[in-house]
Amino acid sequence: MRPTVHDIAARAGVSLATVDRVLNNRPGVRGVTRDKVERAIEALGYVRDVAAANLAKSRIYPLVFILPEGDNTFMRGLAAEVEAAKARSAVERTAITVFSVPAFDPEALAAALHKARALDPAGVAVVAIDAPEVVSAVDALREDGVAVVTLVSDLPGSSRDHFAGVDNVAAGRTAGTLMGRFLGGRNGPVAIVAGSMLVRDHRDRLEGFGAAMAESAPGRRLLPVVEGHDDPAEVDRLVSNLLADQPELAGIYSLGAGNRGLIAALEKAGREKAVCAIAHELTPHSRAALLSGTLDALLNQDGGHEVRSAIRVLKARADGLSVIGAQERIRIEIFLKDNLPVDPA
Amino acid sequence: MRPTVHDIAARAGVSLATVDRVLNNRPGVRGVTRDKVERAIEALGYVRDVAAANLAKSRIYPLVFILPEGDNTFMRGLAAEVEAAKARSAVERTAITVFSVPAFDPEALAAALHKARALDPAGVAVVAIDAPEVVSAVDALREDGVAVVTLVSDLPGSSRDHFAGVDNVAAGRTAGTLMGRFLGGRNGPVAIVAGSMLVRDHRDRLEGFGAAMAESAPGRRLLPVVEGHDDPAEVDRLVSNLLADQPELAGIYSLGAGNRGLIAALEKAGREKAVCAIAHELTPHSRAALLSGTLDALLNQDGGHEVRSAIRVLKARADGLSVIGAQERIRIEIFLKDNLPVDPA
DNA sequence: CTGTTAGCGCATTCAT
DNA sequence: ATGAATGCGCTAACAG
Repeated sequence: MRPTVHDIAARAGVSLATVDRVLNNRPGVRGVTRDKVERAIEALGYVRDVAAANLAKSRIYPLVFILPEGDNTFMRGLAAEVEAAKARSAVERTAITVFSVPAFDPEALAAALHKARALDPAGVAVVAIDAPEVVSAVDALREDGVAVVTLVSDLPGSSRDHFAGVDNVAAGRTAGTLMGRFLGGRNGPVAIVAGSMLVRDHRDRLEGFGAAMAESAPGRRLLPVVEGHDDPAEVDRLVSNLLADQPELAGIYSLGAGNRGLIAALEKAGREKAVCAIAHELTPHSRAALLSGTLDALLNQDGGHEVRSAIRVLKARADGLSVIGAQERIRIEIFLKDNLPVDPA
Repeated sequence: MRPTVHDIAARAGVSLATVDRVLNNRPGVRGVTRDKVERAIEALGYVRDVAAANLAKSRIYPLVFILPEGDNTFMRGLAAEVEAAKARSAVERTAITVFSVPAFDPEALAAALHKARALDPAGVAVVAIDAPEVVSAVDALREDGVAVVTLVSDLPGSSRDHFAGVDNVAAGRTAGTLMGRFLGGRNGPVAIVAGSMLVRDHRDRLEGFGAAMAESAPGRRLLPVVEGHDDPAEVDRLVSNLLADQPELAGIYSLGAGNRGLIAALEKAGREKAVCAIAHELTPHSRAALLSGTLDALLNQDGGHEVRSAIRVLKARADGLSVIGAQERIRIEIFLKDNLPVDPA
């Protein structure tokens, strides 16, 4: 049987309350007494039963999620995952509030972070935008003792506790290597479509892609990056122009969202086989395009995993605990038509 | 505040004990009483607090893991993950026993399953071998009310509750598509090295690989499968012979373990760049070979995830509960040198 | 058949 | 500075 607070109390010759004070290092215990208790804890190899502790505390974790608006399918999926987590609130002892903010708008995001702060939550998860006002809003939360996790897009300059997302430089590099090897005999340049250079994850992917292409397909010409703001219609327009201007186009890397526009443009032009296309995020559209062959490969981050991980980390940090590292590492997934997960994502 | 058993008792006008009987559908409650209670549960939208229930029960879950012996790195990693889970036993309320059995030995495995049965555990996780005596040993456990999860290699003919592993036909197919696209201008045949056709996962991978190669590289010659029994030395020997016999060899797919042998043979022959090599399972050796370019791609299943998933499912089944489906689906991971996880696997 | 009571391991008043 | 008592939500003896 594993030791309990009673065992410690008995061994140290003190009461439960004193043991509790030491365990949660609360004030009001003499040094000698504290020592006695700590020795008992050590000797018995005590580990606190978190479930029982939470039960006694009737602990609930008020959490705030801040997500971008817009009809970007990945972000909508992420929002759905947060709703799913909300549905599990009772059993997970969480109370989740969601704030939606305009995409790519640093001021709005900073304002939302301050609004979150007013709620005095245990933790905040936020899809970050790399801007000074956002950094200071995050730092303000941290100074209030609120745990902060960045989601999908990181904020390296800030004091956030954790980033629940993928290494986007590595993701871009992966796309670059795949592109280089898949191009095969095709000649012609490769195009890059981004969402916005304002978010860290897109900048990182671009950097990685360029580096890997230089290695796996040296001398291959890369066209200047175009920004589609993760908007399907805008991406459609941009890619259609690209296809018209570049009859020799060999490949296209879409490192942001707006896959529907990319796919539509390729298929309208009848160039879906001729152009090697690599994109990000598994959605019903991108899945179908992968199966039909319009897309050649898809990189993905599991939004559900990211949300669940963010919650685990937030709860743990709120309690001052550590977490299983390996379980919180978000993988860069590569999907071909053959290894798609069974469920629609 | 969410409703508790007290609320139900009050609303239904019965005692706590009766509520408990209904909740855990234990006998000894009149139909009308049961109805009253059930209506109250429904009306209040009650959901049981599992943590509190486990606390009250002082529930622990005696679990048995049955793993193959041998110095197969993947299996050793799996064993390490089980040890890690054992270290978390206190907080996860599990009591894990591990049985090691000779690899590829159906009788030994069946015997171990019967030995496990004698321990009357709540659940058993087993790396299965596809043989009749194993099927009936598993079925016997299930009839005793013991939850059974197959790990890594499935046992489709049995009554196991769940398979914690990947779709190996799809894994083989993924390897086939990758091989077809990576071969590029190379001519010559492609070789296949298996562990043993006795285990289901190897048979499945072979099937998938053949199918995908026929699509992505039609007409490409496949050499007859050789079996290396997941033994590095034997694989080294087999592959060295293969390389000597086939000076034009374009690719090699290793669908079992024994990567060290594969890598050594390729490098000894100086053919590591000329031959496109795809293998399974991320280990320190395969990771290094991927980074050096000896291996071109690696398929992986996350052993840690599989073990943790098996435990979650076993506990849930032991309690007659369901699980979050998406969280228990094991992905077929594709690794290139660029998207390797940071930690050594 | 149904109800009472006493914990599970811990946190938290309120006394002393 | 320390201790006794009570309760978190649930289960399990034991009574009726």
